[in-house]
Amino acid sequence: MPELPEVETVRRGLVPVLEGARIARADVNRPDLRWPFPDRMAERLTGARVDRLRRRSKYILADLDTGETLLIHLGMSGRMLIESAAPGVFHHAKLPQAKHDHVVLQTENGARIVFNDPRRFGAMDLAPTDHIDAHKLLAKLGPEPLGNSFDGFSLTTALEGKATPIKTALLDQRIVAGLGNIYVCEVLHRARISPRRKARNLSAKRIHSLVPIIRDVLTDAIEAGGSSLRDHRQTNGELGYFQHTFRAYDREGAACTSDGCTGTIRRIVQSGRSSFYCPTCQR
DNA sequence: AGACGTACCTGAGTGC
DNA sequence: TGCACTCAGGTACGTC
Repeated sequence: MPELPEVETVRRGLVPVLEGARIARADVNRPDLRWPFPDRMAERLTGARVDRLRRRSKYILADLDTGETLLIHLGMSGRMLIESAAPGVFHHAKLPQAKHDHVVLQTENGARIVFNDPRRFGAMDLAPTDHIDAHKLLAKLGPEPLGNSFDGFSLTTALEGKATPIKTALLDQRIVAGLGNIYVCEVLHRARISPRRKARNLSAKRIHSLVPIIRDVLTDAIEAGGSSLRDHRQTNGELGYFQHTFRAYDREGAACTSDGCTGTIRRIVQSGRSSFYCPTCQR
């Protein structure tokens, strides 16, 4: 489920306990998530210090002092939870979620960071920091929506001639990296653009208008700690609360809240994903 | 090259 | 209660 705001929320939660900390112990409880873990992952993590925690699109990147970067993707249901270690004090019964605790990192200063992912669409990999941008999973990503290289001109170029619906285009991580189903629905609603409209048929003016809306939606969502529908939790286990601000996503049958609009939110399916929109004000 | 469907996996919710 | 079914925030990959 995590899109850019949820991943950024997780990253910010991890920074205080992980950045600058040394990994004293790594428990890898299964051989794979979506793909096999890299060879000897636990050994390569043990003793490493995390110099910096970055985010690229929906990936968290932990630069290690070993010259490698730990790449983390949360997939649909991944969580990173921080527990304070209480070694030898009290070993209580496993919490229900513990069933899917696949990787556990313990820092020298006594924090436990648990990667839990029931659906196992998540991923972890280790690769040289120097060439991390060339990593297979990162190489084709488009611009960061909150970064400087993302603007109306670059988006116009990226959408040029595209026969695909704008909904599908904005989900394409090569066009802009980090949006997912929720935030594309929210962006298009705020922009009053129909998700069904072909990308190539949008005027330059409307494409330019998308840029600040994308930034606003993502920024608002990050401030709210992301959206918690089912799985997303912040690193302290708390819910995000941006879902209370949804104007379109998951609001089928509800009244449209756009100024002066009396329409009703509809749900359609595009490339196999639900799109929520108001046919009255989104054209 | 680009568009589309399929696959990966578990769990929550719904209707019978 | 139980069972069958649908749906879910992502994305790589095969096929056309």
